[in-house]
Amino acid sequence: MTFLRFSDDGRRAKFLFKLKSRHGRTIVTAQAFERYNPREKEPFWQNLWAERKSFVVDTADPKDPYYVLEMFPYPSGRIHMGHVRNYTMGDVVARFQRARGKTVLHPMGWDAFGMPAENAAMANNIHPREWTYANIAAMRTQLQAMGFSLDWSREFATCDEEYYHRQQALFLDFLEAGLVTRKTSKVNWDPVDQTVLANEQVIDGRGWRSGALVEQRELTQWFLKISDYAEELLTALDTLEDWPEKVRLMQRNWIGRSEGLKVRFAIANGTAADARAVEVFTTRPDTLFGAAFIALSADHPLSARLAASDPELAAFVAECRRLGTSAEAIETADKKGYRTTLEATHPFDPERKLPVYVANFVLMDYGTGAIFGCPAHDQRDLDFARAYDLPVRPVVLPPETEPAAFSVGTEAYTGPGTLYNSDFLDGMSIEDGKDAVARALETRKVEGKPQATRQVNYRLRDWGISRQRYWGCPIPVIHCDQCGVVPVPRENLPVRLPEDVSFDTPGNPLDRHKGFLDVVCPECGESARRETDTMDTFVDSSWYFARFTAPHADTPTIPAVANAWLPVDQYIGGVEHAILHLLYSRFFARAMKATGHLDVTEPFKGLFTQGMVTHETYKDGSGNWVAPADVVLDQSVTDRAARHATTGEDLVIGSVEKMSKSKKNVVDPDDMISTYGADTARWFVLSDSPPERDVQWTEAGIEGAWRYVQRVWKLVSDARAVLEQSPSTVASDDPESAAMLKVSHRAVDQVTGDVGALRFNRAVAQIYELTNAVSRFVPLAVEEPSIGRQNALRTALEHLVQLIAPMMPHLAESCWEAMGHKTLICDADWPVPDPALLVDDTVVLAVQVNGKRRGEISLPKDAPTDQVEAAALSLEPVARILDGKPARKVIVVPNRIVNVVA
RNA sequence: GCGGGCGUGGUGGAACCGGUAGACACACAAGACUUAAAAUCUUGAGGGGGUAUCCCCGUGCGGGUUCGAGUCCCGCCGCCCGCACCA
Repeated sequence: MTFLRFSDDGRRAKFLFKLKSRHGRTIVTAQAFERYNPREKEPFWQNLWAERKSFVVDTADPKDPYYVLEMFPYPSGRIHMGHVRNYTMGDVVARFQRARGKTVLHPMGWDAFGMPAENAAMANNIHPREWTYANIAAMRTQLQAMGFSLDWSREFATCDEEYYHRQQALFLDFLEAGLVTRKTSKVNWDPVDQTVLANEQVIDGRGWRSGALVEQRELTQWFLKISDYAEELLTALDTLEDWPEKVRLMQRNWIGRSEGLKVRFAIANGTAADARAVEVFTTRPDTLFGAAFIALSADHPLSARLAASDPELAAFVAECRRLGTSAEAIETADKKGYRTTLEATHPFDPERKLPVYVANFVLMDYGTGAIFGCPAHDQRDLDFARAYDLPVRPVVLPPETEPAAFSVGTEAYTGPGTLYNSDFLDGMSIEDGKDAVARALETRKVEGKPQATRQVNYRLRDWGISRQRYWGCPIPVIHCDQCGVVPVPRENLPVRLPEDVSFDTPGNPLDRHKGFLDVVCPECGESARRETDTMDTFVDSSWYFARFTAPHADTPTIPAVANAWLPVDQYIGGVEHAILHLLYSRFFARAMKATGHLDVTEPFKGLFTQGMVTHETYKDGSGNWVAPADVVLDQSVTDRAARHATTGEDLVIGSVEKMSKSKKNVVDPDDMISTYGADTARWFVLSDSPPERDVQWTEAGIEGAWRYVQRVWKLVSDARAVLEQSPSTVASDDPESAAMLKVSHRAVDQVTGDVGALRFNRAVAQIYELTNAVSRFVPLAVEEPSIGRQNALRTALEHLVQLIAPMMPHLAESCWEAMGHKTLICDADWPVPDPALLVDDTVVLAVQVNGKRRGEISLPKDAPTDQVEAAALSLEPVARILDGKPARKVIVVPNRIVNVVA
């Protein structure tokens, strides 16, 4: 790309400009056209907005409140294109709602705890706090240069003591309210680094840094009881009408409500007391007669008991554990099982024995950690049965199929049908079969307990918030040998993170920090040990939106203020947060309501999920990620190759992925902003791509945006002479100005609708059309002025500048000022279109013959059908095709289309 | 593997509730202006054929419903996101 940098002394380039009339004459105007210089104007307006506190809001006095929020960033140190896109969209909404008379709350903060700071500490020997706050300072400067209408007086970082202090207070309230629990769960343990690994840090079963084989460990950890709210979180999704349907669907599936049956199978040859029965959960009890095996999770207590005396099984269990803890890794692994010596008895046929396997695809966290396999009607079970040569007995007959003609090959049948091969269930529907099995079994007993219980099961698990890391919010409890787990008394909050820590030894620095660890038990006064787990950073981001309403209160919220502003009217962020962050926040709102901090149940009324900014990835010979800035692309017709810009090394071009720091495929917007200015960058990211769709990053087009900025400025300059003379209100006095006004009002109408619905790319296209119309009109109004034309020009230009104002606020202020306004456009009211100018009196209808377009007719709006028909049939191409024969049918869609069926 | 989404010219995309496919922009080409370049302005363009206002094909692929399908249904293919310790 070419660089159009302004000279550093800030001198403006001056150009003579010329206007060409419609008649081909060239006029050189007396005025010199000054190019718009964002380097000078953008800081000027930003300073003025700051001085006037234009975007500072008094939350105590909410008049027509509107809360716009974009997902706050992790302070990586540099903003990237995803941020620019996200925050520009939010800013357009904020400025638009402000212009429409709302009191807009639009804050910004930092999701500042988390692993990267610790990784930086280890790599560069810098304290996480220092690293984080330096990053925040750098990113704040970058964001401020974008000219967002943010209320910076509300800024906070989640690692601010003031913030995590209140989070600890919330935790204690949740603890008291019974929303917190402790239980064991599995983690990925790196034996060399002596640390717990995140799933993304486990690569092919090895630790990313040490390369050591990852082990699984059971740790006692803190959990928030989100599963208590599973039903409520599910049903309330129906009330979230301003959320994308896909996000609601994803959450619905994630919560995963299923109605089924818990069935106890007697173990025929079980000897020990705990091995005489096994419970499975199934949503398909109707297929019980098709059961071929029982499979236990490797983590099932029974598996552990059997493994104790079976070294081969112990080895298999160990192998399963090496898969790590992520569901993805477990479910994509080859299906494997180990046949134990146990056999289960079929509930309806004591003679039938089902082999009991331990299988790597059964999850302990879901249901009972054991399943019965029905190969004919479940694909995974079928794959397993084929691999281990187990019988496949179909029990559901598809509709209108002869039993003899139906068999299951490599594909399980999961569709509807009638039960057969199933004894007393034969002939029943699937639904009736489920019920019949439940009724038959729930009164029987196996080993003293009912053989079956109907159960509603959720996939949603409790939320484990313990992290064995330094850079997070300390969990405010104390462990005492006498008193057990004791909450830190509120007057002792916050539990501060100690400053003097080092990362040169593996493990969590808090675990070896004497001053942090050693405490006196608040209950008995004996010496005790402080909890060293810190909270998951998802906790930090689950209530920040509430904190913004009273960012400096000494309680987590000021309920009256929070209730006046929440729920957030428009929340904007990436789809990648569709499930976890949004679900946790929904839970938090309920938990905060239960503990008196809020009185709303849903945190986000409107949700908009923007698409991700993606980019190709590049890797060098040793497998290291390489940033696009260091890549030179060689493009030939047939091939694309990449080289390292400095070393010249050949690089491998990888897949297109979401921009992320870990894969280095980020593009820094700084160059773009310093070259073209914030407005150009803002306009550019709003143009073209629909905001909800992913975009593959390219700089192609940025110059077009830049030219547009100059073009608008030039239009205003060209028109200035005319504007100075124009009176405020005079009706149009000729067809051209009437048409101009019509186009202008129509654009206002369309853009208002599009911006309100966050369809920014469509709004931009509308604005371009208005601009094109104004460009054609200016020479006319300048050369052959009339009062009507001058008025039309002023109206159209003011509309244009107001429509671009939320998107390019600096340019808009400059134009507004140039047009003679003494007030700021950011304080101006949004224009309202004149309804009389929005209707057409004639319409153009397309005429089709047999669905193929053959011409068009122009008629008065709402012309009667017979008149439309007559006009269509008399059209030359139509008459020609009909060739004298009568039309079989004529379909008229009023004001749109006529279809003649020949 | 499971769940969700997307696929339209050279490119980004538009097309409302099933009703003129390609608005708007980028890139490109030609022309005007200029000593020249930049900037600006004008014009052109989905593909194929025809010397004009004409015809055929065309929204990832294969079927279907309909007077009419980019849009709805069924089956594929490709890409992207999430999968609970990345944020």
